[in-house]
Amino acid sequence: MFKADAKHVKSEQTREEILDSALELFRQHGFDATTMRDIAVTAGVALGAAYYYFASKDAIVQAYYEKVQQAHTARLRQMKMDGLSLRQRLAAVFYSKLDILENDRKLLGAIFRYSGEPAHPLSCLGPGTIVVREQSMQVIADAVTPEALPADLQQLLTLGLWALQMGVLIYFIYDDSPQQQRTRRLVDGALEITTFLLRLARFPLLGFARKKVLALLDEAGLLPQLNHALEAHS
Amino acid sequence: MFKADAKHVKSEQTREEILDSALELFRQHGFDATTMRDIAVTAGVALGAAYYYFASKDAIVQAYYEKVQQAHTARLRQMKMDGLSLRQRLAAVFYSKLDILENDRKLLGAIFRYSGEPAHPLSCLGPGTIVVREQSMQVIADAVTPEALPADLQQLLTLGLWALQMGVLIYFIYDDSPQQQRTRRLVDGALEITTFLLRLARFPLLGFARKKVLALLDEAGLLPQLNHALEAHS
DNA sequence: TTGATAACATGAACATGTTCAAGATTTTTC
DNA sequence: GAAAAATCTTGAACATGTTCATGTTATCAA
Repeated sequence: MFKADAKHVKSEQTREEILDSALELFRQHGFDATTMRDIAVTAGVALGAAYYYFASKDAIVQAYYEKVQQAHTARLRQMKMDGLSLRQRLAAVFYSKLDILENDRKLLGAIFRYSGEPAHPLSCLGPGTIVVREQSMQVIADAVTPEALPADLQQLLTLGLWALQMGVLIYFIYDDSPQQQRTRRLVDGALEITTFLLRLARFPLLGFARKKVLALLDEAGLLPQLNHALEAHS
Repeated sequence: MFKADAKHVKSEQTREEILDSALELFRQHGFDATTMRDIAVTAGVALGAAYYYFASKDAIVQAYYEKVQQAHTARLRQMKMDGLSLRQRLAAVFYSKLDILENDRKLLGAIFRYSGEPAHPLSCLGPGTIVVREQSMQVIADAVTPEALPADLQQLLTLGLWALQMGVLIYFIYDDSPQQQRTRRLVDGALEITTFLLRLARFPLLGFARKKVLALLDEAGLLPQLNHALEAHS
């Protein structure tokens, strides 16, 4: 029992060693300039070992992003959101994600590399990455829930914000302003507009439009099972 | 003069030969399963020649996409749009693009491969692909222009529709319904909602919101020089 | 303890995208 | 028409992601 754990721990340590070495090298010399051999040497293992723990070079970046998502979830959990407005809560969500990713913008490119290849296990929109995607949505849903919106609006808003976050990340990667201030301002503006539109959308008069949008997304299969996720989480 | 042209033509023919061979092989065996050596052999040239005409394997797909965009532009130019509503014109734009790409959905993945790498010459959002991107926007702008919208709305709508088209293409890649009927329905629904929102946006009451959105996009540097493009075209 | 099984580790070998020095061909210059 | 320059062509060599047959070590049943 203990030995099994010890072994498990050692294995996990090796994996971490490889992951850390890889990230260090990626940050130092860039993703492309870092070879799997470099990573293996730095981690003190054989080339094959790297492939025992990670299916591919890209999978290392994916593992990094999963850690990022864990950190994001953790950071928001320990934040006191009481008394904050929806917009403030969402700003916290977006800003903290940017904070975590601040020094690794170049690594993010690998995350989107297979977005146009449904069958690839690392496609950021495919089934292979569903866990981290749902976790990412959950963070947003948690910030939206206190607003006690009608269920349909809540679903719509969460999905829209998740999409917005994806767009913001892309913008973030391309943003060469100092400290990526432009991305921050984009977030501010986008959230202002979002909350403004939300006020509009709550008008009963627009209930018809809401239904239309929701029906469209539903038919397109773009509505995730938010309810399930919410239940599983609470 | 003639000789120069003849030479130019021959060179162009070799390029076409390589491109056609590559596409044939891509369609037959898939992008990954096709090697540059296969392409060279099929085209009847040496491996190096393929690299003389195309900077990389991905660049071949980019060249294909440029041809697609040319075809899209041409197809719409020869369509009679008189008497059609904005929504009908936009439907023509979206549908014809899907028609052209119908049998090459798998190839499209390569187009998005570098979307997260600003420095890569094939980044679909980067400076290296600005020509095809502006051409793509121009097609949309041409469908919007007859509506004689206020300049700000026109800019906003064109940019939004271009983004929508990008999203539709992604959805298209993932759509495994027969003949990608779901994507067509998504286009229908999205255009219905777009025109509905457009009617809303024309309300003077919402001029303030429009200005907000436009200011945000402008500050983010996301507003292309549509005016220039329009002038250059007419 | 021992044999069997699973988990982990190794590095040579492979596949393939890409580069490049060298050569062939065509065009231009005089 | 000959030399020079530009254009095109070649395939060997390279770099590197990935695979895999072969170990090695740990776990566990008997």
